[in-house]
Amino acid sequence: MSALYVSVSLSIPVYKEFTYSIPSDGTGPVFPGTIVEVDFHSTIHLGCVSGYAPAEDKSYDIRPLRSVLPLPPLRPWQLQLADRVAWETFATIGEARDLFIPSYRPSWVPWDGQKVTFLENNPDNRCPMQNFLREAGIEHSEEGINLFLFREICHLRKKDLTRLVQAGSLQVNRERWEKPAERTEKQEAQIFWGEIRSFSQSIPMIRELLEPVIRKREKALIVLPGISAVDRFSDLVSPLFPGIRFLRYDGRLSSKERYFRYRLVEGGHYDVLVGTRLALFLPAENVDLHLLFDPEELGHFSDRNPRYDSLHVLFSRVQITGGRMIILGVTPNLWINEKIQRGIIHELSMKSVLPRQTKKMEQVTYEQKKSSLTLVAQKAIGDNLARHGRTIIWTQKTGYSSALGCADCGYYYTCPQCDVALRYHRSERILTCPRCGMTRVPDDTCPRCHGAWMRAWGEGVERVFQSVRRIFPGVLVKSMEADDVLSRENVWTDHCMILVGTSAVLKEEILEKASLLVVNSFEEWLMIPDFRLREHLYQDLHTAWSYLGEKSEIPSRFIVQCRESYQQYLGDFFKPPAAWYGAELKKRQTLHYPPFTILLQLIGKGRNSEVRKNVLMSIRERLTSQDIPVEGPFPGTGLRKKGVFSDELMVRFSPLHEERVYTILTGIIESRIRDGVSLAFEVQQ
DNA sequence: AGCACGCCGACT
DNA sequence: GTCGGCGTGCTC
Repeated sequence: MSALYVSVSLSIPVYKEFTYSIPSDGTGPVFPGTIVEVDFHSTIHLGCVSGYAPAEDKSYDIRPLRSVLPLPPLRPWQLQLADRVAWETFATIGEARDLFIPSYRPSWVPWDGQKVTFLENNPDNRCPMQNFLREAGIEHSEEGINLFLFREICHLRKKDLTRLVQAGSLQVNRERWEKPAERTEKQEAQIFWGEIRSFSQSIPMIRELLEPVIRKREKALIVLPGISAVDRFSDLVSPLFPGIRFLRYDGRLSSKERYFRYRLVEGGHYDVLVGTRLALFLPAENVDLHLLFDPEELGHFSDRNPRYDSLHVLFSRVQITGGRMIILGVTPNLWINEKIQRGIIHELSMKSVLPRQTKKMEQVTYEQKKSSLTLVAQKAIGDNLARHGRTIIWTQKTGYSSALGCADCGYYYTCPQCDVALRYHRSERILTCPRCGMTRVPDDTCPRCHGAWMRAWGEGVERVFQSVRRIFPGVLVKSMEADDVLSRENVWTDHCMILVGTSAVLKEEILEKASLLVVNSFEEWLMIPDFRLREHLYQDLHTAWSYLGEKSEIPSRFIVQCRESYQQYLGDFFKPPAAWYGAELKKRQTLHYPPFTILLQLIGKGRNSEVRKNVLMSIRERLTSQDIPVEGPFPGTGLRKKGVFSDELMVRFSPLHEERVYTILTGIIESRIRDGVSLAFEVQQ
């Protein structure tokens, strides 16, 4: 029965597992999911056991496991979920499993891995500790509680513990993990979409959702897009449920505190788990309600290693574990809508759902733009100012204008690497490439015809900002470009009345206090060559529409400035989600775009372009021979290029073939670093 | 990813 | 003479 060898996954960018032997001196039971410490290339790594391995391959010396850690082993649902995360993100299995493994300090080992139970005979010593436990919301049970947890809660020192054990008040036993039994019955997953208008207004809805869960003494997991949302949630929701154990989990916790809460979750000592995307990987079993807020927020997307996002992970998770999942947001995205249309996601019906809004969109069209703001918009801003209302002007581009060109010959600056027009920033008098970030100083005269007059084309935030200041002298106008966390909270302080900005201004905190939104040049959005653009624009418009004026006394207005010839497209964007997405999905289907096809960009980075192309071409050849269609590489087409030292392939496949493509592709590349070329994946689904 | 091994330039 | 730069390759 006792196998000698196990294969272990490690969190390294190599698509392979490594074989280790089980030491003969009995380390404790080892089975799939067990967390082990291994020697690897002269360093120590944490790994996760995948299973027993045959030992016939002796082409290298197999090293023994260094130790079996006293961590709870990953459960089958976690291993399964890790696989799906890996398939979706093209990370290695080890990297995906690493999300579930807490960072662990060897100094915890002497305390960990043991269980404490009270003995009957010495009641005196029990009282203070039982008070501590009661305060922490832990009931004493027959099985005992983890010693690491116990020590942290009761502030025990080693000396005190030995004394208590010797006095016979406590009993300490080894924590034993058993190989989990195969699950037979599978619980059904139910997934819902619910529309909210703003976070603070969704509180009655959250209350209605949580109440029955808490009454049934079931557990809830709430995933929010960032730490500020976690704090807001805690402030507003936990007072509604006194006596209920809310457990916060996010990146601000120290590693010890994280492990402490990991153990609390593992022992089931909580009612409502509230956290950022990191909380998705905690060992929370038997969760009845999974709640996810604002799926489009950036905080849900991981920017490194397994580049997962909360929505997909939670979706996969409930399909494995079962339970209810509720997605709450302002506007459903295309992915959610497609699932609604297929009946996989249902629309939430509740008592506390808010009635649809009655805001109206006003169109202003023009043939040729003479000024940034049309007369209608100018008048609206003036009226709004008169009523002490705040105005937001939403512009598509950063910088002063989209391009700097010659009025005589029409020459304009482009990026030599990326083939796109450089953006002109007038205050700094520099040109930047919006794609690769390259900067240069413009010439005094046109480089082609030496004409003296350069003209700025299109409108960026900076240009709109200046013309607004000219039109409304004496009014404080601010501009905002990137996601500036500092200014986000206090944008409206110091009597600022007009804000000009890119999509960075479309935040709940900013929009709710304004009463007029002017969308600058609607047609400029339609020029961007990105298949997801229409979806993003639709979402941005509706999110803005929803937040606008929610905390303003004055009735709000929403004005879209649009060139007359593009007006026909405008109306579509103000249709309700079901109608708009229906048409958009048809388009996507005929063009073989997500969600009907998964698009995988395989990006090769390396200094040597010869080697880089060879690596990509050989991958392409081998994929094609397995009937997986590949496009590219794109050496010259500036549009797809990411930088000077990279090329890429585009792979398209059906969502049904996710696992197959993962297996084949990772089998081909083996490691994400080959011959000095590093490979990266970007998945759009 | 780390880390070793290895091959070239600037120093006690 | 050596120390250390990082380019290349491998990890059970």
